[in-house]
Amino acid sequence: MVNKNTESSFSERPEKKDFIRQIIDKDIESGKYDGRVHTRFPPEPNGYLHIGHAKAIVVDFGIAKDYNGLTNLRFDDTNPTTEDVEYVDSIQEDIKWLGYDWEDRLFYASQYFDKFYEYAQMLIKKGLAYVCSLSLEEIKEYRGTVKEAGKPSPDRDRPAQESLALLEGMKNGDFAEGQYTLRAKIDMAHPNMKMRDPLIYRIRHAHHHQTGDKWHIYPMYDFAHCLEDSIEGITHSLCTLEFQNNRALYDWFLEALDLYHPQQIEFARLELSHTVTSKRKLKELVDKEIVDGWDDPRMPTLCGLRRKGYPAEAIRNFCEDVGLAKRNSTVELALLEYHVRQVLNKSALRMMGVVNPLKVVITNYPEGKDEWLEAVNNPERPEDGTRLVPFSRELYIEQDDFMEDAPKKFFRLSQGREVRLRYAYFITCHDIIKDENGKIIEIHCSYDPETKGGNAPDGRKVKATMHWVSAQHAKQVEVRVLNNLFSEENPNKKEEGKTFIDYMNPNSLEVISNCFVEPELAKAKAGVNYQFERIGYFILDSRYSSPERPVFNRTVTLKDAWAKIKKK
RNA sequence: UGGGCUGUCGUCAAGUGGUAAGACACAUGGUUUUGGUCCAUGCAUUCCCGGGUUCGAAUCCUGGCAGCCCAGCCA
Repeated sequence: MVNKNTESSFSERPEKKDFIRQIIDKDIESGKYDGRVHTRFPPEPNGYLHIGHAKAIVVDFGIAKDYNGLTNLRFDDTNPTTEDVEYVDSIQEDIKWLGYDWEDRLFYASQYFDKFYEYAQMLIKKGLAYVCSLSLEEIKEYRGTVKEAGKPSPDRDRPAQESLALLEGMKNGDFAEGQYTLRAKIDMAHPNMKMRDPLIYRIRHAHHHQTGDKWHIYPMYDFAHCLEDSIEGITHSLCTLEFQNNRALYDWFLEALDLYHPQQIEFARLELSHTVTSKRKLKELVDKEIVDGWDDPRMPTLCGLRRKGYPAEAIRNFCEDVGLAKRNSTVELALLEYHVRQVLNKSALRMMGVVNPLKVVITNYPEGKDEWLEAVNNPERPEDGTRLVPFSRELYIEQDDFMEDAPKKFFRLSQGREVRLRYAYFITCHDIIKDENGKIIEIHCSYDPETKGGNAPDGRKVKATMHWVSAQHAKQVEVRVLNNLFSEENPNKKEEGKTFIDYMNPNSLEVISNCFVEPELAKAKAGVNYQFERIGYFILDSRYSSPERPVFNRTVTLKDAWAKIKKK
């Protein structure tokens, strides 16, 4: 749990422990694994990490850290046809960014291929594995169904010597892909489908990103994974729920080979509302150029969220807050956004920027004059100090901050009404200038010189304080307003004739090019979050922004009470 | 003719036989030079449903129901 109040973290209220930590507590008490805790994060390098992986990373690294244990990063690279070094690089970058360190424990499943081969030979010698000549279709047919027992392969009783020789041939590339497989001899009538003589090796004449062309056979997940864990001395092998059926196999291989036996524990994967995390769907968005890459700021990938301006700390806090259980669940995006705002509220510098400008002329302010007024950089952190913002006769305010026929609950600027321009003056609107179509193009106001800095000496109050920028001093920038990629809460839901693409939000990206920001923001630094006061948090886009032409991504809005009132 | 897992507030989630934590969301008030933050208050007489055991059940037993996963030479 994340403590809202940092003071209270000193109190010794007992932390609620999730079921995995409860298991580990018992293991430590009983002396299992000599009190060690050693986990691993084992991604297959076949795609970019996303918010769902973030939970696994926080669980794997976080739990080990809680027990002064260790965590390995291990690439589970047993299928060369889907993998690429592009991914092994991006995965490392994303884990580091998230704030975790595997130190010198970076491993590859492929570095154990020789050992795996020896273990396979041992299995054959023990009569627990055989080379099978059934085709893909036949294997499927022989496996039976969920309700009917399978039948044994005709090769099931192939003599060990023969299997050994055939396996050697497979390894040497003597056979075509699909011609033979190595299978574990378990039980073709087993109620758990995973146990019906599962494959151990398949032939793949493929180039591997780590081992090159050395191998013509590659091990299957179920055979490899338990061995990887065992070799590395993992104590608790944490994975997601869909591997529950695989645990029997995990245990079977380790028992059959009489090896050190880590404990596999499954937990529910993280699903987020209004987004998709399936690799296939994410890839489709990239391939169809619906987004501009894996790091498009609307994507739930870690690189996308980073580009959008989500702080790593917020993602970590979110994952911890979501909790750990065995129940399939979908967390609302609102919780993630809450944590983003929570972190950014404390850290982001406040600035003034007008996204949808409306020109204001202060008719009683001298032409050609300007004043530099002091503004607070972050009220949550006084040590961030103050800066100067220029004020002059012509300004921009937000279009939403002016309304001609304002309802009662609208507190902002309207004809005859007085408001405060933050850190500047009280102004009152007198005239509205419209074009021939009746569109408001400019408003005329007067200011009260006595209210400099924003305080009225006579103590009179205003109902609104608004942000603004001086027209002649402002920097024109582009703002990319990022909204949910999907308008549907659950884009994975299945409806007649619809795919997840049909649930996309047509307005997930709005590019606004004529925005104006205060001079200080013209110096905005890459990778730094800023709050545009009263609007939201923004960050320079790492792809499209340049010093001449800054481009800001909207990370998240501020909560907006007026928007709610307006809806009613 | 199956096996594994799971059902507690809109969404997550504690609870492990002693009388339903917490967070987000939502609502209402207070503070405020951000309709932000912050603060306060409210928000499950009831835990998928039925039966049973017990002084006492979300927790134990029993019978249902619902959802997710498994029939890749993917992980």
